[in-house]
Amino acid sequence: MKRLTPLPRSFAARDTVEVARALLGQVLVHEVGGVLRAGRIVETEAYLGPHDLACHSSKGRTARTEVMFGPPGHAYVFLVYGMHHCVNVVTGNGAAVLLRAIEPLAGLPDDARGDGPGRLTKLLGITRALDGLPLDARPLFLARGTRPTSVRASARIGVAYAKAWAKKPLRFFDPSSTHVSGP
DNA sequence: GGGACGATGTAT
DNA sequence: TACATCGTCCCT
Repeated sequence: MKRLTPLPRSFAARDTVEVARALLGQVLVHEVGGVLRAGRIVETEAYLGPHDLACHSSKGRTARTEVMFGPPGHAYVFLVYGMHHCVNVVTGNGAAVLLRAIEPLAGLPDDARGDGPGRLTKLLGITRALDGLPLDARPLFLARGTRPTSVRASARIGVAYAKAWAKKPLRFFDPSSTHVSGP
C-alpha cells in the first residue's frame, strides 16, 4: 500500500464540520506490536462543543472532557455502555469529530469489520490508554488517503436525548462505501 | 455512598 | 427487543 504520510495537527484546527467532512477518505493508523493497523475513514460525526447538547462537553468541562478543550489534532477516547471504546479527533474549544466507520486497509484480518464506532476501535486496538495522544505520530495517527467522490449527511446516531440537536445533519459518510454503519 | 444513564453491538 | 457492563456525573 501507499506510504502512510501523517497529516499535520493543523488538519484538525478548523471548523468542526469542515474537519468531519475532510476526514472522510483519510486513513487512521494504530501501531500494535510493530504492526501498522490501518483503515480508511468512511463515516464521521461532528460534535460542536458545549452548546451542542449531544456533545459530552455540554455537560461541562470535566476530567473526562478536558482533552476536548485542549489543542486540536489530539485523540479523545471514551468508553460507552461499559464496554465499547469510541475515538474522536479533537478540534478544540470542547468540540471533536467521532470516527464511526473505517474500511480495513492493512495489518488486519481478512474478515475484519470496521463499520461502527465500537467495532472500529476494537479492530484497531484503540483504548482509553490512547486518550489525549497527538494524532500526527505513532502509535496513533492520521494519514493522507483518497477523498470520496461524494459526501452524504444525516442526523447523528444514538443521540435522541439531545432534542433538537439530535436532528441536525452532523453525520457524514461516503455513500459509495460498503463499510458505513447505517443508512 | 449510590443510582441513573449512556456518541453500541450482538443475540433472541 | 433484550441485555451485557462500567465509567462518569450528580444526588433528581
